[in-house]
Amino acid sequence: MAEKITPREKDYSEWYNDLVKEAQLAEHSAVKGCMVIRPLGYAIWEFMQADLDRRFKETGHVNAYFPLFVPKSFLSKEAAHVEGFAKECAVVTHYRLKNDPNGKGVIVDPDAKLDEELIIRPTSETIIWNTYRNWIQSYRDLPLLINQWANVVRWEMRTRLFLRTTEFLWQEGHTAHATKQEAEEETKRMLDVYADFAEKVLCIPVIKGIKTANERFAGAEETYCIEAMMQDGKALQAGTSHFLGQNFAKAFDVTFLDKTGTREHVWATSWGVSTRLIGALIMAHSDDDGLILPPAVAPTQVVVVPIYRKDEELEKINAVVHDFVAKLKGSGIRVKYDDDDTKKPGWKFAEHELKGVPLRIAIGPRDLENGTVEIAFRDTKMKQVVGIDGLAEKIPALLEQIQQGIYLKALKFREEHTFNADTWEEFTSILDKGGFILAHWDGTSETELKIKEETKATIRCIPLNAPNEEGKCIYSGKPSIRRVIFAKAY
RNA sequence: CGGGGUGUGGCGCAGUCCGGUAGCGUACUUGCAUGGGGUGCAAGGGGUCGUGGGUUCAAAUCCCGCCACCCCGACCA
Repeated sequence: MAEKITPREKDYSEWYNDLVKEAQLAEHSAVKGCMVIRPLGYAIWEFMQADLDRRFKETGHVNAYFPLFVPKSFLSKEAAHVEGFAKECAVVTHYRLKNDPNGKGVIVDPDAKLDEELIIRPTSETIIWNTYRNWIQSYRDLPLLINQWANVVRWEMRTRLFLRTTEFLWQEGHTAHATKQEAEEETKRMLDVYADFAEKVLCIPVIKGIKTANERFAGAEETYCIEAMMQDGKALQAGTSHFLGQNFAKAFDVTFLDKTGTREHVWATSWGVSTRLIGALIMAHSDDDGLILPPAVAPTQVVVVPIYRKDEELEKINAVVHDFVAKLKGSGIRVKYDDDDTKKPGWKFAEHELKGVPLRIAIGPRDLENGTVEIAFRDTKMKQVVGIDGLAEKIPALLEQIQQGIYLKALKFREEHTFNADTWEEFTSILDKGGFILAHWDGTSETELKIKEETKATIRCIPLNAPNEEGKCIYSGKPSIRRVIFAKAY
């Protein structure tokens, strides 16, 4: 049917590229590594934003906006931070163009060189902490709980639509606290917000955990993350929440007087999710016919397709459908009546499947006679003919059922592709098949790096819920107290 | 940065080896038929062949340079 999309079995990577393009989620732009997010892709992002924004506000945060540019000197104030980001920064050196004296368009005006270069933010810790210095004087100014919706630029060598683009959209929360404990609680609170959002809204089961030192955010003392499994068994980091300690407070001299009049450095967190989540959504659920969207983020949740030959038939269908659609809209459902006369029903069926509309309802002359409609579920491909009486009232429950079903399917997939490995042979043979591997690790960066070199697998996280268990490192044989999750990752 | 590939109507491609008036599919426009899984027939519009130079009577095609993008790898919250 959707022969435009390479089947997953044949080439998972090609399938993903084809799907993003054919479903019109995004496309490559004229700028290398940067994508154009098309209306369908952007609408999904808007639903994600709306839900996350509500959750941020419910947990006491407010939004603000900081500059796109960061003075170069700011970036180097925190040693680990600059080390981590320096290699992928876009730099603004001039502020003016002029006509080429040779008549070939415009050139950079050499007289317009900036005294200090500006970095296009790869993340905003530095500019934000420089600002916080002036906002924080007293313990009464804390906690400071701010989120920013923004774009950032990281000059990656290799890009993939949504998963890793040079410019991407995200939110970054930056909070300041009076105590270490409070900042640690905030870090975990936001991790929980992300995990709940991923599972309830995106239907993507995630594992909450802590990153190893190798994978830690540049400038963080501890990085918490949620890790998701894609349909090819590879891991995708879906969100991170960092406990930054006093690193940025010290780098930017952000201090406050506590109740006893003692000057202290404040404690920090930062946390973020990005348009990468759209990639996660696609790779977690979709199939060879196209996108499969959880109803919670589907721009169109229900589409109604009329089937008719003559105008009189269409009029009769219209009468029935208008009533039905009005009821759905009344209960807040995003429904579209696709009565476009220039497309055939078969074309529409394929199109709406490609675009991931969760529920499709077809109604034709046969249905008018019988008082029925055909209802088709995008996620399971199930179709059935049901009576139209009372159907509108049942739709919210059906959508909820789809939402649940998509989550459970993804959860089942993850469970079926998660294995314990106790020997190196087991470990490598499971890796070939793909999936998460729970294995013992001796806790050293050397071992982790060697495993990565030999197998390309990395430690995705040390799960928060990992039970204590005596064991021996899969690689070095040294003692270990719990299993960690290994996988190949995006 | 290494390896591979591609630049030709909106999109996808053929044509390049072997130089000779730019073609196919799709999309678009119009008409008629059709309509329960990407509809059929007919007509029509649309292209500086990535770019700069060279060879030639003649270049999408041959030669040299440049640019861009994609894929694989190294790299990467």
